[in-house]
This record gives sequence, structure tokens and C-alpha cells, in this order.
Amino acid sequence: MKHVTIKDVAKRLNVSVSSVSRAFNDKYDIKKETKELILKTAEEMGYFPNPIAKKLSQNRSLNIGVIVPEFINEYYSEMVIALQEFFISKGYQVLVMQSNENVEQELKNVKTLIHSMTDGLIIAPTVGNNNMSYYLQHHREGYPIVFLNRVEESIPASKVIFNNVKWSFFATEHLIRQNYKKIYHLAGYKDLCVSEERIQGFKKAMRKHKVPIENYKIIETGLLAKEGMEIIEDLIFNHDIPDAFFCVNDMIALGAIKKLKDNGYRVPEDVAFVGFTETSMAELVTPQLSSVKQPTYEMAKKAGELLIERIENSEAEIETVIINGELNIRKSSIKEK
Amino acid sequence: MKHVTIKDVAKRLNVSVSSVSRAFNDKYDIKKETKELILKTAEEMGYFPNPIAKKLSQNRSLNIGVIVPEFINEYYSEMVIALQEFFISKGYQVLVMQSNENVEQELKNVKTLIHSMTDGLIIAPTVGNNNMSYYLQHHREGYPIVFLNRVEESIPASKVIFNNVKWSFFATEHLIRQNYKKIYHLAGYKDLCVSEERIQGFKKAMRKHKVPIENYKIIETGLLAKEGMEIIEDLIFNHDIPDAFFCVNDMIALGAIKKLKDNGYRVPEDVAFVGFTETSMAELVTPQLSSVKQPTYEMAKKAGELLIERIENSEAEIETVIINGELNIRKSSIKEK
DNA sequence: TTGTAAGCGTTATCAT
DNA sequence: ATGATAACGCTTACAA
Repeated sequence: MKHVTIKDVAKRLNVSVSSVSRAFNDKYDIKKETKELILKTAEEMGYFPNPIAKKLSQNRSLNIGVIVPEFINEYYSEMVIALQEFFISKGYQVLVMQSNENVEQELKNVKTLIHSMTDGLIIAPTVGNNNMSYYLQHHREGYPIVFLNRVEESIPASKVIFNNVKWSFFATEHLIRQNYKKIYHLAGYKDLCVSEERIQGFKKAMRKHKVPIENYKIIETGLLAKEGMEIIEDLIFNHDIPDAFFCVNDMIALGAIKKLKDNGYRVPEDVAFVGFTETSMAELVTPQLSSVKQPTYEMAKKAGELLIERIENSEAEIETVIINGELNIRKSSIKEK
Repeated sequence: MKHVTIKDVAKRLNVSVSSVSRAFNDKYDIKKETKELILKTAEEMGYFPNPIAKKLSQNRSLNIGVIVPEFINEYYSEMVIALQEFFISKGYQVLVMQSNENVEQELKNVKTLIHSMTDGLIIAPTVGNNNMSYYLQHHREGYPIVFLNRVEESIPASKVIFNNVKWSFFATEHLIRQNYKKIYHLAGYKDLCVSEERIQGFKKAMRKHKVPIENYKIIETGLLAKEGMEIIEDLIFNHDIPDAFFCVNDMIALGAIKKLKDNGYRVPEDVAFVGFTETSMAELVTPQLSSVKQPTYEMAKKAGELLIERIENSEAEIETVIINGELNIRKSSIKEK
């Protein structure tokens, strides 16, 4: 299992190591025939430049760290896939770590990755991280970091975020226009900024359409189907089921729908639903679930571009990219006349 | 952004670099006070050993490569999470790559990762890879590889696989015992060995219970919900809907159920369903879907252990671990009397 | 217990 | 166009 090195190739051909190195990095002068001979021989000998040595001598790792809260849900899976694809095409390798929705784990991951000499970091913060000072300090010192999603617009770093207020507003307005009178919002975590923004959009729609305050309600839930089910249990117990729910995500919606159906409610005849951050399940459940689709690929790619910009030019301006979505209306929120 | 190196710390304290190195690697003799002083000063100076240099000088990367066909579905997401957790606890870093169910991409990934000096590889092969010779050659030459899932028992390498035949048999037998007479198997890809094994289990149950041959059928599908829907369209067109379906995975089952419901069939009253490789959706759909649960965590951890064994002892015996599952029976396959 | 110095496999500068 | 060699930051014999 001994690895063939640049020296072995050089010796075999009676050339210097520099020539071999040059053959593999076309930025230097080298005669075409020598290059081809070297490449051919190297191939035969099974030589491949050792990336670790390369990294050491160039003082960069060509590694990018990506930290996501989880990748059980499609949303971050897709982001990670898109990021990998993007960075590999640029010659980087991607180290993915997940924080398991745990702030301390996230901090650990950041440290691990920075210590591993990643050339830059893409961070999708976990729930409830109001303590980004450590990251921002590194960022100030010139370490390239781009934030993705779940981050306040005001933080001084490049970031890619989704226009939650706007699309939450549209989703809610759609329910109002379908003539649902009593509409509740199942709202995720209050200390999660995307939840907060979706709440804002919800309220905005309520105000615009002058929905009386007794006809809407904002209920803090979590992000999991299980939690959607629990909330519905409470509401059923209190005989407090509205005409429609707008949910912070599809999983909450699916959990809630399940529980309502089990209790004899019909969707959408008795209760209508709109989800958010559309998943592939939206089209597979009965009734199909209306939802706001977020363009994960686009978000990821944009974040990748911003990061590479910062890596290649540490003077690059801080940039905030706000991405738009798409409201896909399906059976779960259509009122039959 | 200049990194503090071992030399800086040594100079500051007027000790040699070896002492600093020793302070950070407790396998050598060093006076307790010196060590503490060094560690303290290093901390203050913001020194952290450069892992790349460490890797180069030790000739190992402390990186593990993990290759999965995809991680959009929970199954591989969970595997990857479990693998990360396991290897990080052992001091390794994990590079994850996905092959997008594409044999050539998989081969590329393997090459990338081996060239990146990963100390070992865990490979969950993609659909239809009957050409593992490249991997096995490296394996023979002593490069540590462990295969995970979707791999034939006969290949000469350590591997962790699921007992598909057995659990497919149980799932099918359960349908027979519920007194469903006509049972079809939606069978994934014929050239995918796990599909093949599940077909075997299905047939075995049919033979054991002497189900007449005109009462069962094996239909090749894919692995996606969409493909489940397409098959059902065909069957409806041909007026060929059985009493029950046993599906190669939950996604096929969910797609099929969706299409049947849309066409007025009731589940399980008209058609019953059992899935495989249980997903969290199984409990969220109506009716809840019976399925065979595979212990992803256990499988991943075992694969990790086998790999570390091989890394640490290249003479280690080849080992095949066969994992068992669990049949979770839910409403979708229960016949009301 | 500590220090010296060679070595890990590259790249890059400076000669030739 | 090619070669010699220092440098990257660390580990680890070997010497002291």
C-alpha cells in the first residue's frame, strides 16, 4: 500500500521533481513532449499528487465546511447536495457536519472545521442561536463565512436568506381570499428567526384584510410532525378548531392533518391547510398539500458563490441575497363552492 | 489571518518544537509543569496543531470517506448521521459523497476519496453496480473498504447487510395470514440486489402457503413515489388490482396508495399495503402504513466498527454482518372482520 | 526530560 | 525548459 510519490516518478524518468510537479500543474512552462511523457508514466506507475502535501505547501486546504442543523428533512439534504455539487465543480471538497439542532454542537462543529483548516464555512444556524459572536469574530478577522437561512438580515456578514415575510403573507392572504374566516398559524419556535418572520407575514395579511383579532391566533409549536399532532390534540380538547391553518412547515401541517383526520375532521371541507418549505410529500398525501416552495438549489448555489468570492478576495463587500419562492396551491386549501 | 505555528509557541517559551509537540500528544515523556505551561501559552496565543501538517507527517489523513447513492431519503440520511457520529467519536473526520444513483459518479467518488488519502471507505453501492472490480482490487491491495447494504453476500470484503429475504418473507406472510388472496409485489429494480432478495422472500412465502400462481405477481417498478403512481395507473387501466400490495419500499407504497385513493379505492378496505424500509411518513399517512423497519443506526455503527478494525489491523478477517429488522403492522394491512 | 534534525510530498523561487 | 532546494508545520528517531 505504499503510495507512489513525485520522487518515484522523477527518478524513473531521470527528470527533476519540479518537472513532474509542473506537468501536473499547467501554470508553469514545460515542454509539451516532456509533459506528456511524465503524465503517461505517472499514470502507469499509479501516481497521483498527494493532496495533503499540496495543501500543506500551498497553505490552503481546498476544503469547505458546511454546517447544517440536520439533514433528515429534504430541505437541508437538498442544500447539502447542491453545495457539494457546486464546490466540487470549483475544485473544493466539502466537509459536512450537522448540529442536530443543538447550539453547542454547532459551536463545536465550527471549531472543528476552522481548526481543520477549511478555507471557508457555510453555516445554516440551528434553532435559537442568538449567540453568533464567536462566528462573527472569526469573520471580522478575515475568515470567510457565509450564512444560509435562519439568520437575521442585520448581521454583518454575507448571507442568503429566504423572503419569509413576503411568502408567509401570500400564503395567508390566499387563505383569506378563499374565504376562510378563522385562521390559525402554527408557528414553529418564537426564538427562531424564520418563524418570527413568518409570523410577521401572517400578521401583515391579517391586518391588511382587517380580520378581527378574535378570528386569528398564533400558536407556538415545534418543527416536527409529532408536535403538530400534539397541538391539534389540545385544540380539539378545547373545541377550538378554526377554518384553516397556515403552518410554519409541511411536517407540522402533515402531523396536524393526520390528527384531525383521525378525529373525523375532513380536509379541506372542515379545515383547510397551507404548509411552508414544500416537501415532496406535499403531492403524495390526500388531499395534496398547498405549500410555499423554497428554491433550495438556488439558495445553496448563491451561498457557494458568495463564499468563493470572499475566499478569493478578502476585501469583497458583504452581500445579502434575499431569495423568493413560489406558492403552490393544491387541494388542501381550496374551498369547493 | 496568519496561523500561529508550533514554532511560534516554542520560540515564545524558549523550548524546542518537539516539546510543544509532545505537550499536545501525550504519548511521550514530558514534565508535567512544562506541559501545562506549554498548553496554557499555546491556548493564549491561539495555537492549534495544523491537522494537515499532522496528516502529512504521520502519513494518514484521519479522514474516512462515505459514499451513499443519495441522502434525500431518510434511510441514507440516518446512516450518514450515525456514521459521522461514530467516526467523530473515534477522532476521524468524515467526507460524505453521494453518487446520485449513478454508477459512474460512484466510481468517480471512490477515486476522489482514495486520492484524497482517506484512511478507509464505506460504500453503499448505487443501483445496478455489478462492476465492483475496481473497489475490490483496492481492497485486495490492503485499502480498507467496508460495504454497506445493497451488496451481495458473496463479495470478498467486509460488509453489513440487511436480511431482506427473511423480512420480505415475514411481510408477505403477514398479508397472507390476514387472508388477502391476491397479492402483488411492487419490486424495485431487478438488477438491484436488495430488490432481488425481497423478491425471493416474497416467492418463498407464496410457496410456503401454496398460493396458486395466478394469485400473485411480481412487477418491476423503480424506487420513487412517482413510479408507484405510474404502475397503479397501468393496473387500473388493465382492471388488474389485487387485494394487497407488498412494496419494495415506502415511497412506492405511498405513491401507489395516492393513485388508488384518487381513483376511488379505499385502503385497506379495497386494497391493503405493506411497505419496506420504514420512513417516518409511515405513521403520518392515512391509513398508517405497515412496514419493515431497518435499524439504520445499528447498521451504520457496525459498518464503522468493521472499518476501524480493518484500518487498525490490515490482517483482520473479512466479516459479514447480517442485520435483522422489525415488522410494524399498522392499519394499511389489517383486515376488519 | 529535553533538544536536534530528518522526513512526510508537495510547491515555488532562483539558478542554470 | 529544466533542475536544485528551501519552505509548508508537524512527528519522531536519536542524541544529549
